[in-house]
Amino acid sequence: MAAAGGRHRRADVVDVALRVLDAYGLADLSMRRLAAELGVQPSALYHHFANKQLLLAAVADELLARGRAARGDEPRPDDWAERVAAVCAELRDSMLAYRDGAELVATVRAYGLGAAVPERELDEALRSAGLEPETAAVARRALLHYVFGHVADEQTHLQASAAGAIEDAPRASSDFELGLSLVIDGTRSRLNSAQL
Amino acid sequence: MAAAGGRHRRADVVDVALRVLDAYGLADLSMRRLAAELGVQPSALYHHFANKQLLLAAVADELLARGRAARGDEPRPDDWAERVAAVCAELRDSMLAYRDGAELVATVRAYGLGAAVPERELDEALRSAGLEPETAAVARRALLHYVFGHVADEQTHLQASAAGAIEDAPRASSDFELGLSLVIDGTRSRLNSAQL
DNA sequence: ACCTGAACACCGTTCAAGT
DNA sequence: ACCTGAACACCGTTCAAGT
Repeated sequence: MAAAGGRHRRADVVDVALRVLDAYGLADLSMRRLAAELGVQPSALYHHFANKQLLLAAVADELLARGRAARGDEPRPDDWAERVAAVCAELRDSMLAYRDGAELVATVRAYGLGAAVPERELDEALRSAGLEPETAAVARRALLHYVFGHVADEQTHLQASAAGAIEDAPRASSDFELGLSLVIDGTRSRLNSAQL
Repeated sequence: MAAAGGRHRRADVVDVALRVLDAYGLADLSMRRLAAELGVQPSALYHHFANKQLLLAAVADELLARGRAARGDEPRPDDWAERVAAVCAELRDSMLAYRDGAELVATVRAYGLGAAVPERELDEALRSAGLEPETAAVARRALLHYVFGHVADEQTHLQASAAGAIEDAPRASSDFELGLSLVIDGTRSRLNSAQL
């Protein structure tokens, strides 16, 4: 699988990086380890990416693209609130599909280097509800902070219980929807008071 | 200030760690740099803390304790929603007082090693509103994800504009309250539907 | 109780050079 | 276009030993 000694293209590097991420976690996704897994010297990676941050941005974008592809061609709901919930659920599923996915995407987004697609989709849904651009931006940020924080917590607990320890209350998947509906309901109340 | 060559107590180490954090950021708060700043060998730190995670937990707890002390003896509001807002505002102010404060506290909380005080205060306020324990827990997590995410973003942008670059829209402090009120309003709606 | 000195097994990145 | 080899300036942690 390591294809020791071959030459690679950007897409190969990203693909192997996602496998290393899923197998060993973000902390062990080092340039040196990734190079070893590719059968190549660490310095070879700098032919494909100027630095590690840009590599991680490409990995995060690929992770999100795969999550989007996994959804298939199901269209987004018409209702803005359902559309917001669907975008957040797809983002969560995408990140849950790879170990430390939430930490990766949140880090990349903090750098401002990628992972911009869910942002745009949320903005569209919130504006379609009739929110002012500034209010939509506030709601969008609150939603994303919630999703990243919640899924990062989920993955931390997944790792902790996978590494043995105590199986402390598996935390149902409905927990995600409950917290999300809090933020959506708060956003809806903002909408009503502006329209009446 | 480095008191080169002296012997130290836990509290000295934590104090200098907070100064290193504020001056150079979390990424540069290494055991080796901290030791150098204390005028001591890196291995000496392991007399005071078993590992870096536990050191960071102590630093985060001290940061929060100082934020609480800065508030003085102003009592919490009686109204639950105002109390929630006050706890979140104090948490934000505490973290904003040190560079990368939000990243530090969020990391420590993810390890489950400290920073538990704001959690308890939020839980108390939400239960006093009449929420079921499970609903209170969902709201508490949503609130904390929002606060950590928002303040981490604020500090990222503070660093970016401090390091020069463009002064892209200073992002008013009221932005924090706006997003927070979204989550609080969502929580309140949950309360009404349960009580009527 | 608090620290030194030396070591182990790592990092990200640069750069001249090779094919 | 893609990679090697060697180096630079770092990491966290352990451990025997010193005072």
